[in-house]
Parts: sequence; C-alpha cells; structure tokens
Amino acid sequence: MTSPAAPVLIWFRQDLRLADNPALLAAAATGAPIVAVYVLDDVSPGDWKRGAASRWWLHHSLASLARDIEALGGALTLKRGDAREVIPALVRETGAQAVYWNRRYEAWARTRDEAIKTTLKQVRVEARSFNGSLIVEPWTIATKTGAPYKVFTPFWKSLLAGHEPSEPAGRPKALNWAAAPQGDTLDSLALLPTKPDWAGGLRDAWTPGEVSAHSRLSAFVASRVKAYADTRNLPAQHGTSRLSPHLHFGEISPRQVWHAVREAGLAQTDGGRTYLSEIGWREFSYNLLYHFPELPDANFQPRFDRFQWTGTRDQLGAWTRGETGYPIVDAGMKELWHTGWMHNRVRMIVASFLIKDLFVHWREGEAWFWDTLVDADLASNAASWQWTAGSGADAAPYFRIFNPVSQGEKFDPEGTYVRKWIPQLGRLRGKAIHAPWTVDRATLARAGVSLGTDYPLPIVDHAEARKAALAAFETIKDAA
DNA sequence: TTTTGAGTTGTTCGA
DNA sequence: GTCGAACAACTCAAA
Repeated sequence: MTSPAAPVLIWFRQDLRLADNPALLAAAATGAPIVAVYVLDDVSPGDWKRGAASRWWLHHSLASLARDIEALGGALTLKRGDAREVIPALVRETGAQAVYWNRRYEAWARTRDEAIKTTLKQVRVEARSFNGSLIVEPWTIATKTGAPYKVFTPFWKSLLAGHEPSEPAGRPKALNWAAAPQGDTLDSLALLPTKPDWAGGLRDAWTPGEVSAHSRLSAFVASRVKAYADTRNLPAQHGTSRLSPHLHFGEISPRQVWHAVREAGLAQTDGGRTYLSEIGWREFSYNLLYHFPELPDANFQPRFDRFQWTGTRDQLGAWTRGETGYPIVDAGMKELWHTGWMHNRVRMIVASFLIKDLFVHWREGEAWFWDTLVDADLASNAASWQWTAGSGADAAPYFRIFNPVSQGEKFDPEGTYVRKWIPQLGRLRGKAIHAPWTVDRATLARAGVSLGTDYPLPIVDHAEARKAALAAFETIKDAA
C-alpha cells in the first residue's frame, strides 16, 4: 500500500503537542495525509502502569490535543489496547505507508517499540522514530572512553560544551489530514476518577495542555527566573516553574524551555543557569534510565541490597497520609495528595524522612509518588529516590540526613506552607509550628491544638532515628 | 597506567 | 550567633 495518497500515521505518546514535534513535522514534510493516533497501552509487559493522578492529567491533555487538532481540521483517534496489535491494525485499516513517533526510553517501551518496528518492516511499512523529549539522546553523550556518565556535573558540562539544542520548530504550517479511523471515546478510556471524584484539588491547581504549558513558561521566564536561585527552595512561594507535568507529557519540549530562557537573556544569570541545570537533571535521569534500565526497580549500588529496611506498613501509612507528626513532612504529603504535586525542596525532606527516619524502602516512596504525582516520570522519579537513599549514581552521601525541624525553619521560616496544608496548627507562632511537641500545654491550648487529637505526636524521634540510620549505613559499607 | 581532584540540595559540634 | 571541620570511603572522569 504505497500509493501517493497513502497516509502517514503519527503515533502520539508522551509528546502531546503540535509545536516542535519532530515526528509530526516529518510526517507533514512528506506531504502525505496524516492520521493522528494515541494508544492507551496498559498491557505491554513490564509497563509501569500509569498512576491515578497521571491518568487524570493524561485525560485532559488528550482532550486538549484533540481540540487543537480539530481546530486544524483533523481528528485524534484514541485506542486502547496492546500497541503491538493496535498500531499494525490501524496501518492495515488506513493503508498507511509509514508510522512516525517520538522515542521513549523506558525499557518496556523500547522493547515494545522495537517489536512494532519489526512487524511494520515485515509488511514494508516505514517506521521512523525521532527525538521529541530530550535535548540529547542518551547515547550521544559519553565520557572520553565512551562510557555513559554516572556523575551529573561532568555530564552537564559535556552537554553544555557541545550539544546546545537547536532552535525549536514551530507548529507545522499546514496539515493534510486523512480520514480518521474509528476510535474509542476519551471517556471510555476511563482515565478520570469516579467514586469518589478526588480530582477537585488537581483541577484547581492545573490546566493540562500545550497552551497552558506555554503560558506557564512565559510567566515563569518573565517574572521568576531571575530570582530562581534564591526562591526555588521556598515552598510557600511560587518560585519554581511548575512545568514538570507539562514536560513529562511532552506538552512542551525542553528545547523550547531552554530557548525561552535564552531569548530572555537570562541563560547566563544565576537564576537562569540554576534553572537550566534542573532541565539538565531531567536529561541526566534519562541518561541513567537508558543505560541502566533496571534503575526503577533495583539498587544502582548493589551493596544497598544488604540494607535492613525495618520500617513497618503502619509507618508507611502514616507517611502517605501525612500523619508523621513532623509538620513540614505532613504538609508536603498533604500538598501531594490534594494537588498531585509537591515542591521539590519538600520532596527531598519527605523522601529523606521515609528512608532515613522510618527505614522504609525507597521503592515504597517511589511507588507512592508514581501513583499520586501528576508529573510522575519513571526516569526522574527513580533517579531521585535512589539519589536520596544514597543507593544511586552520584547519590547523596549517607550522612546527609535532613532534619525535618531545621529544614522547616530554614525554608518555611514563617510557617506559611505548613499553615496552608495543616490548618489546625495555624495559630502556632514562630518556630513552634515546626515542632509542636516542644510547645508547652498552655501555648498549645491557646492555639487550639491538642496533640494526639488534632495533630499527631511524632511517630519517631528524629535524633534517635538519625543515629540509627548512621549505624545502619555503617553496616553496608563495602567490606575491605 | 597511575594519579588527582571532585562529587546538588545537610547536620552537628566545638571553638 | 557564626564559622569551619568532621562525618567515609569510594568512584568517577580526565589529565
């Protein structure tokens, strides 16, 4: 089926945008009519099945992409099922001459995509993949000896030295659409929560989609990049870009982000450099995931296999519910639960607490984040949890144990963030709000707080937990 | 091949 | 209150 009118199928995945989309641009450049498809594939083996918050986002992002495509006279076909069957079936149905997509880097996705490529080639259908979500492909950056980088700083220097991204492309000027095949309705994909509908907080906090991604980026570049180096650590302030879910779903590309910062003349400022290095961490995480595909599942440093994770289900439960008795930890867990997102500084605090105060395996934290974050990303999530645990590449040193009280005092000095998410502590003043168990009864009473009733007592003693953690890490040192 | 300097995000203690 | 050192040892990456 290679008549001149045979369509090109563009398979959308985590690139839910029209601008700067290499696969879409290449499809448009062929001049052939286009069939646009998204496949909800929950059945490919090895898949980390998308979590609930992420599904909510996906629903709205797909709705947004479908609207944008319709505005250009086309239609987005939705399908659910095993992509290894769905894509070839769509090719047969539409008589497509080619399938184009942007790459993904998870082990299961790579295996699946390779299989699809093979299937398509057997029936003489062209299959082409593109880089739509990274500044550099993970196989392009290597040390002098050709090995993948395992340390962030040299990785990032190497990228900056020779791999600055080219100018992002715009939307394709004109798209020639083929008749869209029959698909499933968005509602039938059942991506939204029903009973109960817990997504109210997500709706208040976010607007998925390409247009919204760009307004967030513009607002961030216009007003907050300059001070980013100083304000990014303050969870009560809106100092970060909050682009993570948009980047995860490919509603915006890192190349577009990079150029927006550069166009504004901020790339060489403290704020700009610091911010772009966060994009660098995203790249680095993908680099790690690509070269070490087991990163989400296994300790990067095998000696951590000996670590005794003695935390209990109850402790994990208290952490997930935000009932640890440490206000900055609990505030973060509440923010996550209600908005599907948590400020990065607080992510580090809660992660350190789960691992080093509660001795719960980092994979439990990874799994909870996977289910509850709208920006849940296999590469970033895995790399970050292993970093905190100390089990990862270029990981935090074992003695870096966050003190939840001093972190609260340092980064939420007015207690504004805690007050927002734990209103029952709202009338405590000064440092008291970060350590209510240290406050005398009279003061607590005046603030209307009854510890153990309105708000839990600490479930562990941090000072003791810290000592225990240091001792535990001692036991997994490599034998001399 | 060997050597050398470095390595996101912290805390505590003692001067 | 502020400051520097100690907290380990190891691995990485380049010279």
